[in-house]
Amino acid sequence: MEERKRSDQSNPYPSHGSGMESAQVRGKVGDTLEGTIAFRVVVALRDDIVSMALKPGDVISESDIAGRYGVSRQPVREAFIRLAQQGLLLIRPKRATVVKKISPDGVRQSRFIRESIEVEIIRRVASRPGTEAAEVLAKLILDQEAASAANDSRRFHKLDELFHRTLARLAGVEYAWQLIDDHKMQLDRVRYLTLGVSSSQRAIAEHKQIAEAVARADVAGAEAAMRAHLGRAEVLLNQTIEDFPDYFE
Amino acid sequence: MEERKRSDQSNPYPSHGSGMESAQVRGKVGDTLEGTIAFRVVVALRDDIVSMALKPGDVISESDIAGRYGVSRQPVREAFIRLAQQGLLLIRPKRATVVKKISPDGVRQSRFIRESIEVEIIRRVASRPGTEAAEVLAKLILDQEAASAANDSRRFHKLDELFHRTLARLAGVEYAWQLIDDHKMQLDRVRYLTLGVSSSQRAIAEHKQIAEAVARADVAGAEAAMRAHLGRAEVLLNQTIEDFPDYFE
DNA sequence: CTCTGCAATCTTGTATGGTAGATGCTTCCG
DNA sequence: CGGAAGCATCTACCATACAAGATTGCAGAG
Repeated sequence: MEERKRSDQSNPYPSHGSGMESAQVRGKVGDTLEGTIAFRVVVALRDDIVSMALKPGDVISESDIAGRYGVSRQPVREAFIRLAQQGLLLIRPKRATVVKKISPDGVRQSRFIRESIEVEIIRRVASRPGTEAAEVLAKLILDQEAASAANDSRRFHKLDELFHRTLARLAGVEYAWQLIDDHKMQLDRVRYLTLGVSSSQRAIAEHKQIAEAVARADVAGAEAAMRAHLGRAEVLLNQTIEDFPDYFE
Repeated sequence: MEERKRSDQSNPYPSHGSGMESAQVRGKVGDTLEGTIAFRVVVALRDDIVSMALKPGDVISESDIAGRYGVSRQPVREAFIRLAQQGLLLIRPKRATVVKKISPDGVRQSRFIRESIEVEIIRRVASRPGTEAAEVLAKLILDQEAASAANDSRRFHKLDELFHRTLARLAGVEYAWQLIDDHKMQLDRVRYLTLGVSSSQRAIAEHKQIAEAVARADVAGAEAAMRAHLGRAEVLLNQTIEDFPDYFE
């Protein structure tokens, strides 16, 4: 069940959605509203949307969801507000609330944002040849190969995400990753439509190129490898738009 | 009264807070919840926070604000949720809600994010010597000089923002600017503490350098000028932390 | 004098009823 | 047969009441 844990507010400072996972101690987590009904509804709905159980264009309503989860309308309403701000729902006052369709241009700009930040991150990491970086990255790639060999695509996806977040941590801007993570939700919906063909082999090869460039402090090489790695998402998007035109604007 | 207009949801796709201003027609704005009480409370509170009328660390409560605005607790509560997701409030369940203190590290990472994106933007713009760009930027700089001469710091601040957002538009990633704008709120609080010493002269000079590099399609030069321009915020932050330690974590 | 525990009173979270706007169908008139 | 007015029925928005955790201060026991 995995239980994606998000703080959803009290986000450690500038970002919005947040996304600290893999439950370390992380300061004190005590001050958040994880135990509330509204929070549970947010998590459930977000998972349903990202996993495409709720499809873009589907109309839902406060009473509808409230009844389905056996709770009152109030926490559902608050969940709607949060998800609307995260760009997953569209609240049309007095009319209805619909699962937002995916905006191709929006996804492209999310990719632009991600590439901008990750390029800057990889530059920082590669320009400081820290001994820790090489080891950690190498180990992660080994894990990815194991997951790929075992055909565990879910685990591979998590490791892929961890690889990128680790780079952010090494650059000292882990919160910046939370931002990328929020925007990645949009792309994750696309990714979910094309599951199985993830071609993890190629991704692993690209990760190796990035890690090797970092190890030899090759800034330009690392940047090029990262751009190539992220650039592949573009063709994925275009293909998906053709296959599922109804889910896009 | 200026009336900062934000969509606050139904944001055109990936971003969160949004921030389309300067009220053009802008597609159709019809489907938003601008007329609601909750929305008015959001706007009022955000202005109070950014303008430091509500200071970091101040404790507020739903009933408190509800009484102050003569409305019920419900819309206030929803406003709190939105502002908490934007990183301006911290809701501590069953305890209280406080105006979030400014996190120095958070501000630095916001700056990192902004620099990453704006550098990528300026590269795009400079690598395409579009004839429109040079004219528009030159005109904006003229306006800035006028505002500076008239000592109208408020207008200058808006023109400064418009300069950067125009670059985003020229690069075809205007939504990316909304993201920067959200994060800029944090830095704007800092800026408000040091009003008047904005040294608009230097900012204008830097804008000129950027615009000129763009005009001659000098990618590297434009990037360097942009980095220098944005880098100045760092010293501003450090100075402010010393002057107002209570407002920071 | 110090510490423990209870109770008043804060806070936010949840439930529910009522209101106004938007939609779509029916019905009535031309 | 075609079109417009009216009404049933959706929706999200708002107000209010209640519930439950957290805090504070005071009182009483040691």
